[in-house]
Amino acid sequence: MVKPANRSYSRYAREAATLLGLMIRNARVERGITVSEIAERAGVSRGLVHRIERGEMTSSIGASFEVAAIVGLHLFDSESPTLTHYLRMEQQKLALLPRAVRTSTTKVKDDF
Amino acid sequence: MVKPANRSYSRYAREAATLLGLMIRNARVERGITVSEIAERAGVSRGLVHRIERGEMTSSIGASFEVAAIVGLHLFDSESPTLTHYLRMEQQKLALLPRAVRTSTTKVKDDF
DNA sequence: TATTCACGATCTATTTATGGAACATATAGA
DNA sequence: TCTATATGTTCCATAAATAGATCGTGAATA
Repeated sequence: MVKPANRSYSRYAREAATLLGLMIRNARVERGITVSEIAERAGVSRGLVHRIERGEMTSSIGASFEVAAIVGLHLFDSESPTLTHYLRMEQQKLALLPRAVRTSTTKVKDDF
Repeated sequence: MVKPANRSYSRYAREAATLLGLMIRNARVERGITVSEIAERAGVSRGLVHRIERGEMTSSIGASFEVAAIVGLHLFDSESPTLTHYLRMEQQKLALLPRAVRTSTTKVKDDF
């Protein structure tokens, strides 16, 4: 039996979703695009676009980022040299590290 | 009857999810935290954390942002003065605008 | 080598998100 | 006012995400 969930989220996570939704809505309104048009282009329902703009935690990353792209919001864009560079760096860093960093694992405590 | 989905995503959306996952994984490894520990703290399963780090499009915004917060990743943080300011600005801008901007709606074409 | 631990992947039952329809409200213009 | 359009909301069937278990692999240490 699967636990009935009833999730709770940190303030950060909620704020991040709220802000992403606001940015999307703002970009959409500024461009004069309707929710329906966004939904059609993204291949999702009007209700889902609405929930994404409200910053609800249940919408999928895929739908949210797709909608963000359609309204012209480029948070992690490949057009951004900084982020593209960062992406390469991230991949390299992970490639260099062993899959599990055993030594540090036991040392780290709840210091964040 | 609901359409069987079979979604496709834009390159931007896929890259954004991939980068977010990489950033999460990198932050986690740097801090020497295990996937299991992240999962426990976020209240999600180990498999879901794994999928989030892989940048799969199906994971929820809530779970992804929660995991990001736990590994210390602050993309849209309230600690970030810029983003906090932006958040306020977004809310004000939307408050000023009417719910639907009829005039511009009909003018805008697929010019982006 | 044997052991331990973390990661990665797959499968199934169940929870959950989503689509689609319906209805209400608001805005702008005829 | 009447009409048309956009947004916001609710409900329900179902498609999809998730939890949990299981198994395998690799890496580090004894």
